[in-house]
Amino acid sequence: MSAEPAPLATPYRTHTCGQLRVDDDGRDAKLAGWVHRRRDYGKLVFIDLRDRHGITQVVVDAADAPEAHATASRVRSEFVIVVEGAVARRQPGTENPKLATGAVELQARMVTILNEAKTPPFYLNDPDAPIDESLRLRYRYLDIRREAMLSRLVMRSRLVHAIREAHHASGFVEVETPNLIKSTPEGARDFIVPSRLQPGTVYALPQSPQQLKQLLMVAGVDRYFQIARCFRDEDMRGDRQPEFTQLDLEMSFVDEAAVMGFVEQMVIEVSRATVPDRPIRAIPFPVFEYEDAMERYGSDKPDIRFGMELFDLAPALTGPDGSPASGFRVFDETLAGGGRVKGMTGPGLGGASRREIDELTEIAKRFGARGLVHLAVQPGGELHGPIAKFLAPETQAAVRAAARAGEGDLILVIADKAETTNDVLGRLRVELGARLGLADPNELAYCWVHHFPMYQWDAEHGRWDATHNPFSGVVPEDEALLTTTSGDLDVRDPGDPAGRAKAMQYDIALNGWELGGGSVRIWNRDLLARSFNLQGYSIEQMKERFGAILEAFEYGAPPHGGIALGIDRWAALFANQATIREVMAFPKTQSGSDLMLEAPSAPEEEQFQELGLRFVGVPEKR
RNA sequence: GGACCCGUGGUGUAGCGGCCCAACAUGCCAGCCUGUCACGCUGGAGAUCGCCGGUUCGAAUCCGGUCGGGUCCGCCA
Repeated sequence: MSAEPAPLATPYRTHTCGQLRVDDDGRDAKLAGWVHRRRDYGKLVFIDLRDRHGITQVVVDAADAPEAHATASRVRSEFVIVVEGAVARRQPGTENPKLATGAVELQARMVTILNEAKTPPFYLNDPDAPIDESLRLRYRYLDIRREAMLSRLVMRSRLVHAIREAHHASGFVEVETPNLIKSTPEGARDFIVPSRLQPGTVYALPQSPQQLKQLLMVAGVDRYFQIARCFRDEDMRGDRQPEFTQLDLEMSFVDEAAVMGFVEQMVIEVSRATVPDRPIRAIPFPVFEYEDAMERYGSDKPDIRFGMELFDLAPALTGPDGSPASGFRVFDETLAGGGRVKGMTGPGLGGASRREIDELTEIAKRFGARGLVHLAVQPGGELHGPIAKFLAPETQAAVRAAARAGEGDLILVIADKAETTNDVLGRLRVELGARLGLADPNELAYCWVHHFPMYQWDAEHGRWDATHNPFSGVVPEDEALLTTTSGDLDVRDPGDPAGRAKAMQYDIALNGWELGGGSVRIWNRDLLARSFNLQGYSIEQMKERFGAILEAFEYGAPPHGGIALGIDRWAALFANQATIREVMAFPKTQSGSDLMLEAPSAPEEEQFQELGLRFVGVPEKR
């Protein structure tokens, strides 16, 4: 770790507990901190004194300092004390190589108890002790005293610092945007804040500063960034909290390549500054067309630390006349019906037990597949499995070739609708990759996925839904596709040309997690209006919801684009933690509670009255 | 909205129908100890098994409900 500047001396201390070295032998020092551990020998007491910088051993000898010794005998774990004494090189053979300060000790002349402490509800001094997470959350201020937790917060601080440095170095302006804004119809459910001054109206907390940053582009800020707190009232996951932090940025006069180029360089700088020991797998970052990512990895956030790519089995299962002729009805009917039959090869899994296969099948079904076909490659190349008997020897050979499977491998096959097939195989790939330990946990494998479809058909409402953000731009060559078959944007159907349009939309993935996403925006007002119309918003609705930005676009909007990266996820990945809670100081539980503050809580009656609100009960289940 | 897992002294676990008013480790308290660093040794206190109800002669143990925590699906960029 790089050398940190020593805090200024204060009346309480001359050094930190991580500072003293052999060079300080003979010097007087005063240390303050928490009692990490105490070892009491009667006439001799050792105290490991801890602050966030480290641990220093204090020796209190009854013969040298009787008063200090009396105090030291009273001291207990987590007491806050000040120790004054002389720094001394430890006796030969008693150095502790596990401590940075282990060559020296502080020989106490005076020990002062600043504050006593109750026995903590869990161990603060044993890094390996498992602790119930709800207990940690309830006493988070104690949890953060632990080295593992504290070091993650320090790492996160370095991450944010590096982000700021990289942006300032590239001419970005950090601008704060408000947290009390207007509800917008994009994506997630809003948190609502009732207005006291205008009873009956509400603010919404921002799901992201999306519109505001685009307005900053119209304002001519040119390059904007912000470490922005965002709020979404949706259900929790290990990688989702109701409030979270994004690196939000936007640039003017850019195309896709310009944004991706800056972000890539920034991400590399930030990674090297924050976690210098972790190698970046590939520079430049691999760039996948959305279609290719889905085809090869079954995911729009592929973990490219390992192969095990998906393959198409249609050619192997199709006869010379081009019609499905595998001999296995499910395959043939799926292909004839326009579905996909694809597979994945599990290296060395040919001997997988019935139970393991059942587990994989269970996963496949949970994600919507009707079933999972498995074929083990036998010595000699014959395929073994429940459906192997339907496949002719030459079909088996073709399947084996497509799978690039050898003896002892296991071929897993899904036959279903295209999306289901890719999705399920993609999830199985991740699962198998984890089980087989295929991914190097130290590696940082960034990649880009771009050119997502502009829209997805929303059958329920009869409209085209923006795949990502309603302001994403269309790639220039697809601009003509932003229309319907009839040409009337109010008469939409799933066969419209709009369904084929690709967006200037890019996601950045890290080790199989979506780190962030962004787009070059639609900055031309007419195109924006067309796009909104396809999404089923009338002129009135557009003005109601996007009035400010639509109006702003009439005053000269520059071409612009940007991206938002999830800082919590980034930090969690840097810390190799499975949940973002581990890199947040005070996270909430899955049900949205803060166990320490006991939020949320019932409001005061007076607060309700001022706002003109009354609680009328929990809404009926629909 | 749904599925699944967990809930036993301060902490982490064991026990999973009577042998348990509950075991082990650690922590805590007291005593002894001048070179430890997860110090050691001796002794002690500490839980009625998340909560409510049911089954049973008998429940930590089985069933139902409920509360809290977690994982996942839906949802969410």
